[in-house]
Amino acid sequence: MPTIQDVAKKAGVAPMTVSRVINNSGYASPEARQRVQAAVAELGYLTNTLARGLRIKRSNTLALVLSDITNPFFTTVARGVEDAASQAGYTVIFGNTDESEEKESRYLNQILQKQVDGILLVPVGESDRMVQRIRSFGTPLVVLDRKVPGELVDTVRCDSEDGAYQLTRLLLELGHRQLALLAGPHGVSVVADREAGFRRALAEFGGRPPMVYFGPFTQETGEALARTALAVQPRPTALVAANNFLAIGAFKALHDVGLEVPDDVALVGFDDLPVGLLTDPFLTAAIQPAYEMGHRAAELLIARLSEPAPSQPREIVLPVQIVIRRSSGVKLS
Amino acid sequence: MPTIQDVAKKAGVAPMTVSRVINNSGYASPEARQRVQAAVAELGYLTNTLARGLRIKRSNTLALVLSDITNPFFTTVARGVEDAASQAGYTVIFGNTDESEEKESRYLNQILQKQVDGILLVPVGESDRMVQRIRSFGTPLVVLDRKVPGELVDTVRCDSEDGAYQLTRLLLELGHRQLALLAGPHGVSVVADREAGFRRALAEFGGRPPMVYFGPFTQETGEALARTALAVQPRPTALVAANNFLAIGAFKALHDVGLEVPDDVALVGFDDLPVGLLTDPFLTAAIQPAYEMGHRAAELLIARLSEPAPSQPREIVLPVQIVIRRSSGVKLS
DNA sequence: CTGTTAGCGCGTTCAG
DNA sequence: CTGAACGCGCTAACAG
Repeated sequence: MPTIQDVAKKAGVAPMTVSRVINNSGYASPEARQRVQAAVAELGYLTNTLARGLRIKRSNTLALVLSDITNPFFTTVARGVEDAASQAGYTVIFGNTDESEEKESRYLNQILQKQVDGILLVPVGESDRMVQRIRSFGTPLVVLDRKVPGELVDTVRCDSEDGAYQLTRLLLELGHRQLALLAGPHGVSVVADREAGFRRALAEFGGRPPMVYFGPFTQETGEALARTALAVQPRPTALVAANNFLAIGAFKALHDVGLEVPDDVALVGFDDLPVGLLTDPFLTAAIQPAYEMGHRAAELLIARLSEPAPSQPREIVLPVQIVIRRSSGVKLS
Repeated sequence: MPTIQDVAKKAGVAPMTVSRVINNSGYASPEARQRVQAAVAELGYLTNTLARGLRIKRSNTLALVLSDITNPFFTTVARGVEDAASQAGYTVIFGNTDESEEKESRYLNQILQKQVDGILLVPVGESDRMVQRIRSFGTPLVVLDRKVPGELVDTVRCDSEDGAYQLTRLLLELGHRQLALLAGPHGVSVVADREAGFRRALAEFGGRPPMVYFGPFTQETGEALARTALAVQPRPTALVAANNFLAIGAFKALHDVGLEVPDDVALVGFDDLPVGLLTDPFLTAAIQPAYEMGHRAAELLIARLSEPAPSQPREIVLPVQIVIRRSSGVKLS
């Protein structure tokens, strides 16, 4: 691989001149420019960004740490991040935590060592340890999707509370009074928010004490929790799933038990499959703008990078969109 | 951010000793070790991998360039890559080409500049220009999912020809004689392979000249191609879609035209939705082992990195699995 | 407009 | 077993 020195030699100028031409910084006579560009082309020279990064202390790299890229929601977030980053000349490295604090911590160390310019993080736990660590290292951070307790930090997330509220309200307005929430894992802020929205709607309508079930965001859990919920007497007439996997598990459980959706039990959920992969959209859901979330977060992070002094942390809360489909039992025209 | 010098000063040793302790290279007296480790912990020191990379000429970074991470197939591939990479201590940067040669080329340049240790590429076009360029730069490369014409290069892909052959054969054995293939875009090797498998099965059974339609791997295209195919007389009794998006588009078209699957027209396809996101698996399909593909490819690449001399290129062809479900019209017990 | 000097943080080399 | 000198490839700061 040719270096800047090789180019300089071939062009008969100093390395510094080559640098100036390449980066369009400072002056260079048209003819020097010519010769440098010719030499660059001839040698197929590419600047070594490791060396440059060491010197200028910027790697033009962002890191994206999320729980599992395989979850369509996060896939779409990742795509949004990548688009925004690449447009601004940044490259992104990604890692999956699988909701494990240990993996999260390993990744973050690796990433800090790589001198990334900024980090996009979907934090695992309730603690702000990692956020503190990143901050002490001085690397700009945007928290994605979740809230971090007691920390003032840039955050981009969706309005989970409102989503759950609207879904629940929809069911209540349809006449349901016995509802159950399949909430997700303890210790994740979106779960707490969705529970809060659920309870708020219920409180407004008075009615029975709410039933709430917790467990990991998996299909198996959805199935198990739904079975548990359906065993209660009087049986719930509607289920709210706080996540797409939980919703699908719940649907399976209902199907297996011989209950029809929505005639016997109504079902609503969060998120969805990627557009275009559904032959027959069925689930009434609060759809989060995943792509926009990733895109906005990356934009915010990139904006931070060129701020001289760190300014006030921002919290961007994106609205969710309630999409009404058959599973809720609403009459569709 | 503390440097190795800060640690050295605090520990009362030379930077070199710190380096030796950190990297477990060379000797260091137990007590020096102690002091260094204490200083490292106290300062929260992390080694600057840019500087190290510049020196040792390795970045411990892999690049993954694919068409669109949003496609569940590639999402899963990416997860396989990431798992293998992270286990071996590598970090991965990714980029989407959207099947555009220009984006592909931009990314690859960016990536080469970053001095990645190796590249995993789902190549866009039929040309081997990019492969040549990467090779001339000396960065190890593994081609994923597709073949590159006339190039000897490490490749990990699935047996598309066989998958299409088996799907087609299944339909023929069910008695179908009027088949159409929704093939995908020209210039992608998997499309050519699937067409070849389709034709091979047809040739074995004699029968009508095959109908083959081309277009991008999108749902809209699937819909349009299916409509075109269904307009032909005599009307095809079975459709083979070379991709999940095409299959879904075809299904929509059939539905809209009022044809039942599989009673009026049978439908088979490639790939699927992620496991766990299907409430009601329906499509008979040739499932590619996406995760394994990514994992194996990354492993192969990593193995190459520690080979002293580049050895014979390998081509790993993974078998596809035919999953028979209702859409084919096979009697299921 | 251009070249020289110096140093980013680290690891290799070679003396102690 | 440990340290000093040097250089990886690049650019900021300063001459000229």
